[in-house]
Amino acid sequence: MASKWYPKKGRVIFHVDMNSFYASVEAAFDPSLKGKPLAIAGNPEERRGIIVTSSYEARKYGVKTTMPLGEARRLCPDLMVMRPNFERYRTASKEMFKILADVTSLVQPVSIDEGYMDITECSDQGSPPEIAERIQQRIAEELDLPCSIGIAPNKFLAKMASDMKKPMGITILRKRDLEHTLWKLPIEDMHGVGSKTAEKLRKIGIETIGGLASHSVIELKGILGINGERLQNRANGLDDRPVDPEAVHDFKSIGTSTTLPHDTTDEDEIQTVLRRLSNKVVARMNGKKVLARNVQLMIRYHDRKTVTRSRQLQEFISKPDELFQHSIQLFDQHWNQDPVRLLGVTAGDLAEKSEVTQQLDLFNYEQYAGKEKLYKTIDTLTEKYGKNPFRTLTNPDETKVSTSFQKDFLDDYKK
DNA sequence: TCTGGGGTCCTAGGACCC
DNA sequence: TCTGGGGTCCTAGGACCC
Repeated sequence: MASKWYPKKGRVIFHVDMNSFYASVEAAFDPSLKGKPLAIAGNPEERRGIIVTSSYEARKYGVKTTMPLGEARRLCPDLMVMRPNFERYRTASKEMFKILADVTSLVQPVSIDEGYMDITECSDQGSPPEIAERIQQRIAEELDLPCSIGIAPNKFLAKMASDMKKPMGITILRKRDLEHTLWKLPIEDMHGVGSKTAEKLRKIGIETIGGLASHSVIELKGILGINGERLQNRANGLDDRPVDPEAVHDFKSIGTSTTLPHDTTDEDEIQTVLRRLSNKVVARMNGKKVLARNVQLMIRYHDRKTVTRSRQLQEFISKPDELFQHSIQLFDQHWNQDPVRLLGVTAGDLAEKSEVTQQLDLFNYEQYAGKEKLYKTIDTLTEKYGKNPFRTLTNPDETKVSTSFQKDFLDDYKK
């Protein structure tokens, strides 16, 4: 039966963006900071002295994120500087998302201080601007924090809209507004266009988002690959990505890195740092109840040249020493003896602890089912999961399989 | 004044299999 | 007798975002 055409009901998407979040949280915590030029920055003694966030008062002086602290102080001699207090920011973030969750369960956090909401089905709570205003007021009254909200038919436009009025703005961006708002903006203002892409676009004569919107898609794909087409669609106000509240749960890697107080070639020192980083990563893996099957080591040298080296493992790992051993091996294999500025350890290819680890070997399965039936069952499960969940099983050299799939296997086998 | 730390996604080449 | 094409996995690096 031919599918009938129905007019597709437009979505209503919010992008809620906290204004200079860390600095605002500090000012909410200590109101005497209000109205003062404030910056959150790392410790310059440890070579971490860059601006993480600054208040609007500080921005007036030209203080910007990632600027070295020394430069910020020159621009703004009265600048007040605080170390980041992440626990505090996480707490404030949770409270903020609770307020959003009171409106709808369709909330997708994208970072500690911003998130998308799909309020298409919330018309019983008022018009979109009314809902936005209530959210903004609640966050201001209950948490003493400012935010901007973008209202649009999709994520991209909502994101661009929330950027248009700060602080404490509410901006509606409709398709019919694009020509007079979005398209006038310089190309580097577009979300997803960084300095490299902007440079490439300017080289082919594209200066504004409107220029991107009407450019030859063939040429865009030629210089930017698939991203060229995607950026052009966004520039034309097209973006069908759903607001996915679950997305926050399927993270793909957990890592930590640190700039050393001084460049070093001291292997004992390096070993100590890798041990500490491994411990930290595993602690966070435990917090999220995941195991890892990939380890990546990052080395940044004195000249800031950065290399990453990774290895895929045969088995999932879950212990600090396992992660440390792989890290130190990667280091020994790939270190070029130059002084090291930064080290990083990342655990990847994560899987939930509950779904992994119990050992059961291939021959066991063969005894259950016989070879023919075994492989047939694998095919069935491959279809079911979209990929072969028994990947390791089909290689006779590797005998570890996940417990959840064991259960599926046995269930299927009984049929 | 020299440039942090947490991530995601994409690309591209080589190995390997069918 | 040298030689196709598709697919997946692995690795390294780049770009981008907050």
